[in-house]
Amino acid sequence: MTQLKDGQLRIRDIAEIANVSTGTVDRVLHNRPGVKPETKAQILKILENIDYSPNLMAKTLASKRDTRLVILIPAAKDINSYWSQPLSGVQQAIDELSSFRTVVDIYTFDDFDKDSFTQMTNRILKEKPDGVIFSPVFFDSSSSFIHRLENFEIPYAFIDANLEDCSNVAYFGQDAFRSGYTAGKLMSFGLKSGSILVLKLVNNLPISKHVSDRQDGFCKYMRDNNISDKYQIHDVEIDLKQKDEPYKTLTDFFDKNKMDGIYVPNSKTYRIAEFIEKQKIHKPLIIGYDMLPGNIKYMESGSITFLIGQRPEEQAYKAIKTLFEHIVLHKEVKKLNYSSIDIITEENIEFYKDFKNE
Amino acid sequence: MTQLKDGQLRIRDIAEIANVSTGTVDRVLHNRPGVKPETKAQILKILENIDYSPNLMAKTLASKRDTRLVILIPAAKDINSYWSQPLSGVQQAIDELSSFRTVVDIYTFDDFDKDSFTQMTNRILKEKPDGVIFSPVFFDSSSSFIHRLENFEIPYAFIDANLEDCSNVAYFGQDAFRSGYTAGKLMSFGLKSGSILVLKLVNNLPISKHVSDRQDGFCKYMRDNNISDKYQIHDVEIDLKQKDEPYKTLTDFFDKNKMDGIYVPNSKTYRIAEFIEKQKIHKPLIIGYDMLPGNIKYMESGSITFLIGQRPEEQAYKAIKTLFEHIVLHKEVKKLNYSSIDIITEENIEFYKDFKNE
DNA sequence: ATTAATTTTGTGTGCGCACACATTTTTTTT
DNA sequence: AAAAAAAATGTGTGCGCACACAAAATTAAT
Repeated sequence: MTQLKDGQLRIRDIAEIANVSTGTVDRVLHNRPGVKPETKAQILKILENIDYSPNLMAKTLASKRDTRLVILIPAAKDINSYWSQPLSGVQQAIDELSSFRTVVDIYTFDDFDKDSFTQMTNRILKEKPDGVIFSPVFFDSSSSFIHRLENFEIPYAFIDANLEDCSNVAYFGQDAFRSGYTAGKLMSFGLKSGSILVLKLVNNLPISKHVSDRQDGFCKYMRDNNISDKYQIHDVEIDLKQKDEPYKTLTDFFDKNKMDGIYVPNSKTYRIAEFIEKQKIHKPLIIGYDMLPGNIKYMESGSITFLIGQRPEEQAYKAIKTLFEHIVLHKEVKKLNYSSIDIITEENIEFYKDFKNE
Repeated sequence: MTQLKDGQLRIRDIAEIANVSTGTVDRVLHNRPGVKPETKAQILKILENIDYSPNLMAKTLASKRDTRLVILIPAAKDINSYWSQPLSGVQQAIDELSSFRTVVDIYTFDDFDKDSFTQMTNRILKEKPDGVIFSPVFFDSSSSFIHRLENFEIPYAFIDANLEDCSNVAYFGQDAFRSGYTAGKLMSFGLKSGSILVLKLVNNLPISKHVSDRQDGFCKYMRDNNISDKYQIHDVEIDLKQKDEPYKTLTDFFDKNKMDGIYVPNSKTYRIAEFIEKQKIHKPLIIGYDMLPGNIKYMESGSITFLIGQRPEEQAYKAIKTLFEHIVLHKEVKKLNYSSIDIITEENIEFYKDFKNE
């Protein structure tokens, strides 16, 4: 009838201290109306001093309402799509949170189609979820979405891409510039001089900020270390949606040039590796991004030397878990969460594959 | 009064199906005595078909008994001790599991003193915990410990080092051989030929299996890639406990030899980096292990080029969580859990520091 | 056959909280 | 001043489970 043995106070204990009933304490805790201001103030004061935290088990068990989270990400079009990667992390979060009366709905959009994004944001807002995680790839639509979320007081977190000066609960993703910087290090470490191709293979123009930040980081490394003059850097951009690409441009380019290194600042790296393997040309050092099946294949066959990884599953998993902790547990959460910049080679790659099965 | 909306069956539902009371189902579920064999068989059959999983919240809330886990690891003697690293992961696990009426006690021993290990295992067995995590560094004492744990039917998990053919619930740690193999790749990638020193700086002899496995992996890479003839590999072993070491041996060695690369197959890497920075000699490429403060310092000052990381916090965290899941949630868990072989450089190191604060 | 001992089964309470509902107190209206 | 309305506070129930205890059914002993 008194306190718990471990010193953890219950609502009943607070009520006793304040000389009120548990119902009144409950009202204050949940900011429900119908409490005399003085009483409320008194209870709040007690609450401050004792640092009450509700019993998560009892809370979940007694609660009738589900917490509904939404994650909005680009659709994974095929196995070699970057966005197929976070899904296992989402699933893991779903499994873990199901015990806590929390459901996670996955909404997808076409990342080449701004309208599909906007449409989905409208559908999500109609659902009035308790929290939203999304990748703000389209600046304008995202801004509008954010404003409406804030009007409804729906907390949100970013994944993959970040927007500055927002009231997002958290961001999970990589520092694109630094990942490029690291790639620069790796390139120069293995290749003391020569010609380098920065190859942007993209599905939609213009080049996304991610990709250009990576390139900037890559070049900055060379400048910071005063080795820019050791390399001839070529810059090629290919829209994979165009007919006969990337073969047309690549054939053309490699007819005229011999490359010692190639840096592909996105996950389409396997496309150039495939091309190089087919040619009877000097094999350049290739550095790219992400552990897609295609990239893994060409890493294992030796064409790709380094892949920069960023644990997309972990990003999604942590984003969901963190938003949950913020909303349900009222925990303080860290806003800026940079993923590690994993350097993956043929030799250590198998130890990065496991994350997906956890 | 009927089923739950989400199709999840409760004890009461099972009782209804079996035409018995909840008490009887409870006895079967917990394998408590006092149930007529036929009744038990019938309920077990139903249980098989419906795949019952108890409501974790209600279970925890109603349970009176705490689950007690123990983790036994070497004491962290100073800030540059490897074993100070997992502690934050242990703490995180403690925090998370406290909601589930699960406590984790940390027991430490002196990893140069087998007796201190044995003593602790005795103390732990007296406590009769529900599960134990430990690092089986001393083979004989560990074997005996395992036998006694199995007699008491106490499940256990390994961390850092693994023992084959054991009934451990799980193992969390790195593949030492492959980490050395990866180090070999990095060394040869940046250093196409020259003289390499494999430097074992240890506090106690003989050299641990970990360290020799790493060295084996390192050399194997050179052989596998037919580049052994490009390098003159020197092998030096220094006991740091001896007077004037490592300076004496190192001074002696570097008076006679000039090294292009140094591979230190353990976390004492900062000791050689410190030595090298003080000398006015040619700066070799240094590859070592673990993100200890000392190593970070010399990485940031440019003396150490690569550190192989293994996320010790994550290892400890996951080991505890997994043992909990096995014991309390009766989940199937993966037995062999290799950590990633993280390649850390000056450029990406900051993104590996965060794990400790999570 | 009756009672006692034993096995087997059933029932009730509480874990801490959310939330619906009941009661009391205060304020407003007539 | 009494009645009605509103505000403030209190009480009770159930979430699903563990576990102590009560009751019934069976078996053993007299």
